[in-house]
Amino acid sequence: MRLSKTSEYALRILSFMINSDMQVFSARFLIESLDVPDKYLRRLMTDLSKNGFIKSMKGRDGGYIFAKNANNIYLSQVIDAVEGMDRYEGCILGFGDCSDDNPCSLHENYAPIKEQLIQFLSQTTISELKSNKVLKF
Amino acid sequence: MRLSKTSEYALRILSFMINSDMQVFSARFLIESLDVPDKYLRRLMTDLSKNGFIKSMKGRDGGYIFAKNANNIYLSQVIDAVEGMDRYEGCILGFGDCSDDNPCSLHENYAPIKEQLIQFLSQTTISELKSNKVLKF
DNA sequence: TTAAATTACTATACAGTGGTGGTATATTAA
DNA sequence: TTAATATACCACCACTGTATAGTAATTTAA
Repeated sequence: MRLSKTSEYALRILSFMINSDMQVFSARFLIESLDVPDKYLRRLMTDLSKNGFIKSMKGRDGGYIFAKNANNIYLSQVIDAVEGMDRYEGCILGFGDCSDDNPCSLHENYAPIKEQLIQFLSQTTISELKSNKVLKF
Repeated sequence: MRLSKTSEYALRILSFMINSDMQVFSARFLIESLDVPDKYLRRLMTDLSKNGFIKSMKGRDGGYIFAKNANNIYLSQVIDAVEGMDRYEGCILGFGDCSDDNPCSLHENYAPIKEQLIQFLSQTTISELKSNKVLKF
């Protein structure tokens, strides 16, 4: 399963930031490091700061910095802010009222997998993405 | 996680067919039973028959019928035919070369969940969707 | 004070998915 | 044979996500 491009970018950026020793990250630096389109990244960063994940500092030597501790930012919160979590929480066949009591034909088999996905996204924080194993951003 | 609308429709249609006692299903009947847009369903059915899942019969009293035994049609095959499986098999952050040896920052945690999803889609057949529990199509 | 470096905003373009309309073609009951 | 009923095909439209361009506004080193 893939996230939207925007969610991908958002998580890659935050994951890159938490895995670096730097404090302040300019848009230019992030763009060059992460291969995210210039204007698209800038707009996304504005969005992420409006949602309280990062702070922006204008002017010379400005840039972006975490607005709160990264161990308090959950993946699901980031995804929810930029594309919404509905797509991942809902019925795999798109029924609005699918449930254990009113199941679609895939519900019984898919429900436990979805449960794990939701757990993963809603219990993992950005700071948990700090790792010496990670090679890709 | 949600499938594309087209995959949703395809699986709902095939699931509906396997759960019915009828043999031949006219487009009109499927449209009314499943609330899928008229022309969209017709185009999709043409696509499904080109991919060998169903056969179409023109003319008065025509309609659609399974082209092969439904226990030989896997969910992943249907999804692959109408939208491609790439989105579900690939890296959650969209990296083309993400792997155990070259992981993205979510790989370690997400890999086992993805594995279950792939297993589910590639090992479940349409005939396994036949159930007396299912209430929704 | 000024110039440089930075983020913020607005408008637009493009592509893919989902959806619609009209017409052509095939089959069969009568 | 003909009218009715069905699928097949082609062109088009709308919406959303992704991406780009240009300009405005802010801050600070010098």
